[in-house]
Amino acid sequence: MKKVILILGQTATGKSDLAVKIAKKINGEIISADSRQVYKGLDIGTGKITQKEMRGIPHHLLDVVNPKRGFSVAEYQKHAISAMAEIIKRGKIPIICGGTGFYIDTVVNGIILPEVPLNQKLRRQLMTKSAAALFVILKKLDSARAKNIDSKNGVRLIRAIEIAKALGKVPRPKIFPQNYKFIKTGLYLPADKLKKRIEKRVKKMFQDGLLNEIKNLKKAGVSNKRLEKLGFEYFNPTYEKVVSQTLKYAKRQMTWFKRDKKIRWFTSPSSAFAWLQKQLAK
RNA sequence: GCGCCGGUCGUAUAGUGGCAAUUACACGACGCUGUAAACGUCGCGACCUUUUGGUCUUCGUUGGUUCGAGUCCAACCCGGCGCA
Repeated sequence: MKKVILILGQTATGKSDLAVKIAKKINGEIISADSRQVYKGLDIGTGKITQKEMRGIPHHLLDVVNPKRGFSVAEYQKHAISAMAEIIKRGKIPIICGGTGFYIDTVVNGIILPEVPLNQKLRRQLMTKSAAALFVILKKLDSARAKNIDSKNGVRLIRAIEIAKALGKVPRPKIFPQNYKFIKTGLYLPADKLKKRIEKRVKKMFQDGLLNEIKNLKKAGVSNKRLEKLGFEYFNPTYEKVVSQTLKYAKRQMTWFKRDKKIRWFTSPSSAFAWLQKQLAK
C-alpha cells in the first residue's frame, strides 16, 4: 500500500508551511484540498500559498478553474485522485493539504461521485417547491438516496433529484477500492492563539491588496452575485467582518474533523513533522 | 420647559389584558455521500422533571387598576426628534 500524507486542520494553523517542509524532506508533491483555492485569481482572500513559499515544490489543484464558473466536489475528487496516482508513478509521495473536510473525505474514503452538471432549467422548476414536495419526487426517482438524505435540506434534495434524473436508475457502487494508506495529521491551535493568528492574517490580507484583487475579479467579469458565493472576503469585506466570519468558519471546520478519530492532532508543526517522518519510515 | 415617539432575552425586532414572550442575527450542540466558508436539524432566563410537565425570576424604575399587566393608569429616570 502506498503511503499518502494528509495534512488538515483549521485555517491559519500553518498547514501549507508544514506541507512544504515535509515535501522537501521526503521528496513529495502537494495536492491542495481547498474549495476556493482551485480558482484562478482568488489568492489573497483565500490565503493561497505564493510561488515563493512553495520553494519549488509542485502544487496541484490550485488555480485550475475560472472563478466565473462553479466547481464541484466530484471534479475535485477526479483531479485529486489522478494527481495522486501520477505523483506515485513518479516515485514521489503525495501530500494532501487543506481545510475543506468534505473534499478530503471524498478522496480518502473513495466515495463514488459521478459527474453530473448543473441543470438550470430543472433547478428553476424545483426551487419553487417545498422540501416535503422535493422529497416525494426524490423518493420516486431514487429511493436508495431518499433513505439517507436529510429530507428537510432543500439544497441537497435538489441536487439529488438532478443526479437521479441524469443517471436514471442505474445501480451504482458507493465506494471504489483504494490502495493508499493515508497518514492523517491535524494541526490545531487553542482558541486564543487561533484568534490572534486569524487577526494577523486578515490584517495582512488587506495590506496585500484584497480590495484590489476584488477589483480585478470584477474587471475579469466575475459578477457580484458570484463574488458573494466565493466567500465573505469577496463581498464588501471589512476587517471586523472577515475576522469574525473566519473564526466562525474555523469552528465549523473543527466539527467536521472531530468525527474522524484517526486523525493525529498536533499544536506544534515541528512535532507533527517529526511524527510524520517516523510514520513514513515504518 | 412644552409636544411627540421610544426604552423587551448579546444585538436588532414582534407583541395593546392570559406570555417565559415573536422573528432575524449572533452564540452553542449536532448532521452532512453530490454547490461544503454552502446547506440542514435542535437548543438558547434559571432550576427541577420521564412528559404535551412543574417552580421561580424577567419586558427602564417605583407604585396603582385588575382574578390576571410587557400590554392599561400615575410619577420618575434615560434616549431620539420637533418647538422653544
